[in-house]
Order: sequence, then structure tokens, then C-alpha cells
Amino acid sequence: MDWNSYLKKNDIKVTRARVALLNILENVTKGISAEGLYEECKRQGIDINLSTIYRFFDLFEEKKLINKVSLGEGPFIYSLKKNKHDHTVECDICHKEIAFPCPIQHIEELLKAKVGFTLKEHKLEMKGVCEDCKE
Amino acid sequence: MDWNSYLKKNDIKVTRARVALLNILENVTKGISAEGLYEECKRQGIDINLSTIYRFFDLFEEKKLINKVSLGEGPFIYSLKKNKHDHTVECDICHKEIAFPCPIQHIEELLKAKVGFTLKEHKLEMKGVCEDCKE
DNA sequence: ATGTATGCAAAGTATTTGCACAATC
DNA sequence: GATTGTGCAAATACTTTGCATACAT
Repeated sequence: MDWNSYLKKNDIKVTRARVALLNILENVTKGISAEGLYEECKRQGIDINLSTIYRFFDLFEEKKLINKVSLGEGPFIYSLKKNKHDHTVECDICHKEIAFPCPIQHIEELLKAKVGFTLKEHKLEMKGVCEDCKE
Repeated sequence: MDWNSYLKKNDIKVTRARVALLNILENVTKGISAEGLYEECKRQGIDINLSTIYRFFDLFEEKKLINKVSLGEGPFIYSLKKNKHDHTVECDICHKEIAFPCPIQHIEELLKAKVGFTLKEHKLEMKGVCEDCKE
């Protein structure tokens, strides 16, 4: 992958650390923790500080390029977003639709961790009441 | 609610702390953090140690009576499970179905926290590959 | 040359644990 | 009475931050 243009497109400066981390993340099948990524760097002889990794995740999460998921214990698990898409929730009352970034990757990590199931497709429909109609 | 029989049914000893915490949780519309529950106890003049609250959550999560959700930052958010139900994931290859405790409450908390939307109904279908067929 | 990124060490936040005493069955 | 729960204080796990230096444009 051409990280150079990927990064520029997202207004992120191209640095040695970021490119190295992206290269590793690209080849990781499931999510990875900050510590895990740090260990993987060491294993590959790449010297990157753990703080840098946390800052990398923070930045990329803010740019919505990364999923950050908790398995309920231990560290957060991060993974590069693929197939970025939204779902919509429709308000029962005003019928407004609100887009919401697909939350399935949270569930995907849980499924993998708890029952060893690898998710391929999903369909999610949600209905409820929006903030304005809540009273 | 009759917490006495609720607890016994789930093989949990009835104690002052547990009943008090359940009473509070029952009247909390959305999830609450350990610290939040602790503050609420104090506000109501109930004296329960923060460790006890954490131990309460651990126990009830193990018994699958409580949801534990992370919003990506800050503490975990806990809520009593209502409408306990499973979803199934179907394996593309062997067509085995695996039940999975409904993960929507995770999403529910996220929706509430991020876009103020209160979820009422959902439909979730998932397909993928089970552990045995993964090779 | 300027602004941003990184390493390092120290601090912070959320949670867990060990132990002594107390409550429950 | 035996077992399990709770409070307290200390420990741990994970993550964030401040500051000095290095790097990217």
C-alpha cells in the first residue's frame, strides 16, 4: 500500500514511525494492543517508543482510520478500518435518520475473542428515539 | 423487584451491599461507571466501598447479569441486563449456528454517548466462518 | 526555519489484590 | 461454625503527559 498518499490524503505527516506501524498493522489479521504492536516492532528490529504507538493510535482514531475496541479486560485492541461504512438509525417519532459509523467491528473482535468466529457479513437495523424527541 | 429470589436463583448470596446496588442500578436509565455508582451510593447515604462495587460488577458480569461496555476512554460503563437474548452467527462453510449473547447493548451505550440516540429495536444478522472451518 | 513528532521518565487513572474483620447461611 | 463478603490500604495495569531533542516540509 502507498502509505505516503494515504497519509497525505488524511492530513497526517509522513514519518518513519507511522509508515512502519501501518506496515505492521496491514499484515495483522485481527486487532492488536499497543503493547502487542510494540513487541512486534521489537521483533522486527524496529525501534519505536510505546508512547509513540499510543499517540499514533490516538491520532488515527481521531481521524477515524482505526477501530479501538475493548474486550472487557486488558488493554484496548486496535485495528485498521477496512470497508468503512455507516449505518443509520431512524427515529420512531420524527423519522429523522442519523448516520452512525459501523459499530460491528467492536462485535467482530468480541466474536473472535469469545467464540473464535470470523465475521464476513452483517446486516444491522436499528430503531429508536433521537435526542430531540426524547422528552 | 424481589432481589432476594433473583440473587438466590443465580447462586449469589444475599447481602446488604448487593441489594442496595441492585436497587440503584434498577433505577438508572443508562449505564453507570463504578465511580458513578459509588457517588450515587454516597448521595443516598449508603456506605459501600469502591472495591465492593468492582467486586459486585465482576461477579455479576461473570454470571452474565450485567453488561460491561467501554466507550473508548474513561471507565467501563455497566448496566443490568434486560431482555436477555442471543443472536446466532452462521458459518458459511459448515452452516453450524453459534449462539452469541446479544452485543447490542454495547452499541446502545455508544449510540447514547455519541449521538444521543436511544435504541428501541434492532435486528442483527451475521455471517462468517467458525473456528473449525477456518483453516 | 518552523512546526510537528518522538523518546524518555514521570504522573495519572482505573482497577485489582491481600489481609483482617464482619456478615451470611 | 464454616464460608463468603467487605473495607481499607497498597499494588498493579494501562495510558497519558511534560519537556528536550530530532525530524519533516
